[in-house]
Amino acid sequence: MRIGDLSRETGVSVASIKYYLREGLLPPGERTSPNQARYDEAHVRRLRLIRALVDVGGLSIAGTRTVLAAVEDPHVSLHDALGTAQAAVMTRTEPVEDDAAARAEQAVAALIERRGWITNERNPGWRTAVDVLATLERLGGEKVAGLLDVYAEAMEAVAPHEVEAVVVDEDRERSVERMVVGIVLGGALMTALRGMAEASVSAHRSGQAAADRAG
Amino acid sequence: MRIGDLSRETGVSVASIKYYLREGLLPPGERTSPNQARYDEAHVRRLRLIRALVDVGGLSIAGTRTVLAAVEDPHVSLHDALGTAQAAVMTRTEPVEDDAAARAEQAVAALIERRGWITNERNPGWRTAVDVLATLERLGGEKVAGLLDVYAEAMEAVAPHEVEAVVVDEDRERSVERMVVGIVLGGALMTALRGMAEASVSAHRSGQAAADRAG
DNA sequence: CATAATTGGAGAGTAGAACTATCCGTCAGT
DNA sequence: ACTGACGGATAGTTCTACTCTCCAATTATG
Repeated sequence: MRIGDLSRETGVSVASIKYYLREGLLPPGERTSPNQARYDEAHVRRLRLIRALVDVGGLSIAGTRTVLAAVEDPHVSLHDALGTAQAAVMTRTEPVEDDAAARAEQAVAALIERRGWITNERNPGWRTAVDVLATLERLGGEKVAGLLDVYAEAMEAVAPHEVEAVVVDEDRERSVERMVVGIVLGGALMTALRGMAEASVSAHRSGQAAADRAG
Repeated sequence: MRIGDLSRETGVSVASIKYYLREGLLPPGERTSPNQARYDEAHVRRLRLIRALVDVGGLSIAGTRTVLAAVEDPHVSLHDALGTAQAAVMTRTEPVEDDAAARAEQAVAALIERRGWITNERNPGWRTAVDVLATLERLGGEKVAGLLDVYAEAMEAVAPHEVEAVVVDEDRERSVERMVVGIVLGGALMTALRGMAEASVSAHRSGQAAADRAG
């Protein structure tokens, strides 16, 4: 399989494939001569994975590279790769040090304590949660911050199933790959369903309001 | 309050404020003379809102503009603004027409039917959900697609509280603003908590595995 | 087997996003 | 009166994610 076939198979332009090769997202093909290379099914799968993470998951090329490096590195455990994938889907901001941030930090620590979660401030979610809560306080959106436990409970319900879905019966690389897909696309799916669920509730209420007005 | 004060108050550079004014994210100040303007607290709040949506929520400037236009337009209902905010947080892709897409479409329709949700294919979540499911099938990640109902249930648990949190006792613009913040930052918060919840479950399992090995 | 098309690799070029810098003619504070 | 913003407009910058162009070496084709 040469680069043109790879392109035809996946719908990704030859130029883009070359770009991904250069950027190290796609491993080089097996050289058949000093300036000729052959690609295989693994490259097709990898290319599809890249497109999924970038197009559907919204990851950057740099983020995708980091995640794929974790997929490939046999020294990276499933648990560590989980953190890498999570970090890739979260928006990073340089932290501010103020009262709101301090209170947010407290709130997150209290939540984790209350929930009995085994995690710490090195988890990418920790910093993000603190940032979001601090921002909410600065904006005066305490109402949403009050939903902290509602969100936590919902995520507690989801997490075991997600982790369960990544069975470790195949080889490590496949498992990590599956997990990465689960984290990134699962998040996108959840956001989509959240949108519909909220629209549904909102529609119910609008309908109710209309009924109230009519009645 | 002049532009320099606005900058000092919010920590946003004068150049960026001018940029936001140009891009229509920030309404122009009240002119006090042909080339002098005055800004007020509303501008400070708006600027903080912009930074929150962009930095913490990860919205683009274009997406932020669309959302803010909905906030400002008195003809846009709370329910419609909800859709606008949701659309802004979801990754858009040009849809592919294949078997996987057709099956995904079916799966989403069935889910909505099963759940009794009041929503339709015009909801931004619909297309996103179909895209994600189709992508998952193409990647062979059926396991995650099997979590569809788990995700749906979790979002059903969250949605009423989120909608509830946006009380409509204040003026419309404030309500819409609150809702936008809720959708965008609430989503970021949920992702962060999901990360910690999963890490916790994964740590439990690693611990269990270690215990198994030891015992 | 001559020749046309492809390939791999490197480098430069491009488009869009989000600023940032520079001017310049006012205008406000001292 | 003069120094330092201010507003407005235009141009320039940086970063990202490609895309284009070359070119010598292969590979496919009539």
